Amino acid sequence: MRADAKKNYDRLLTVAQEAVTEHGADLSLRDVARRAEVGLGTLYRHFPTREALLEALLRTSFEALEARVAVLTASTSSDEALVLWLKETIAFTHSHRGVLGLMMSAIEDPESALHSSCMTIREAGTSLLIRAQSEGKARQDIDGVDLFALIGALAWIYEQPSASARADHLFTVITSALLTSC
Amino acid sequence: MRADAKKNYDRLLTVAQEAVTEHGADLSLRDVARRAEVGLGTLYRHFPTREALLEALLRTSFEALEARVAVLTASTSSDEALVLWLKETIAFTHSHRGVLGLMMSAIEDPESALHSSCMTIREAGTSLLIRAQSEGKARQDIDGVDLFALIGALAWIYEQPSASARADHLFTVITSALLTSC
DNA sequence: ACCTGAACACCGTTCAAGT
DNA sequence: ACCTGAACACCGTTCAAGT
Repeated sequence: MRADAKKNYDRLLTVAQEAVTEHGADLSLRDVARRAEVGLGTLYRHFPTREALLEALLRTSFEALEARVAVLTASTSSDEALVLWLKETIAFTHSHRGVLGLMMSAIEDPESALHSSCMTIREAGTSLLIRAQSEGKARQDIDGVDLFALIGALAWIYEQPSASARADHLFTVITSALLTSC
Repeated sequence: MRADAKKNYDRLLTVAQEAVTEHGADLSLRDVARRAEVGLGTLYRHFPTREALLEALLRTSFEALEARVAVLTASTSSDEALVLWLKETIAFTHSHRGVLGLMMSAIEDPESALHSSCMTIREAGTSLLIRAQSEGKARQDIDGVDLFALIGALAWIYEQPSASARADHLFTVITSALLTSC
């Protein structure tokens, strides 16, 4: 990448980060270009779709969540690892409003720039789930697809201001439903 | 209301119904006016906000769900009544994509045209929940606010095409977490 | 190679002017 | 009383023209 292109690219990501924090996944792309003092076409050249921009922005977070799987697996009991990882994953989505709706569609669409990141996250969750199931700590009738949808549902709850006081409680209710407590 | 105004009002509602079916809660108001062959100002005169339009559109559904409480209470066991009502409520939201996000904000905003409808629905759920709790059929650490948020979360899941195959299953997982089965 | 911004096709919302 | 549509301030996306 040419030096000036690289500068624009970095600038766009920096500004986009701020914009996502403020407005979530439906940030205005026009506004990003404006705030980065870059032509609109430049933004589209570097990030042909909204998903591509978000992917560049979130990749490191996704990788971090994936890396947590190995750490948690090595250090923590299977049920606790699953719950901790869910908590961390949802905490991440909480600071990126609306991203989970996009991820939920992206996972069905191999063309989406977010597709592989979504698969990564879903598989990360799946491996923690299977481990817990193999020890009889999680219910058997749940799979990775279910888990991914439940993450989305919980993230949705955390996004609602009117539910924020109860969100942690609902997290407990739902995750404990995944674990075999009886 | 003058006869011509009434005609426009009805026309707008009819067209809006179609548009909501197609596009959910973020239907284009401009498009509604266009398809109703009515000036944009006329739409805004009758429905000053998007919420006002949806309220007019959904009022009868809300009332029907409220009325179901009495029927279910009289005819069905407390736990079954709760689950049935949840299923019906979520089935309703399923055909009105995104409405629950609006309802979730409206319940915090007394100025919203949807506010009282949301309260009605939340209270309907609450009364079924309390009945089940009083018979020891539902867990005690859940309240109407939790229930409303869970309805939203489940509705969200049903809205995601990638989860549709598992949505009924997840409904069972979550609702059974509300019931005291142990 | 890369950047720019006008152009196009959309929005929501308001309000002066009309009947 | 009620209706209309232009006007304003926004979008996303594309692409001809420039360096």
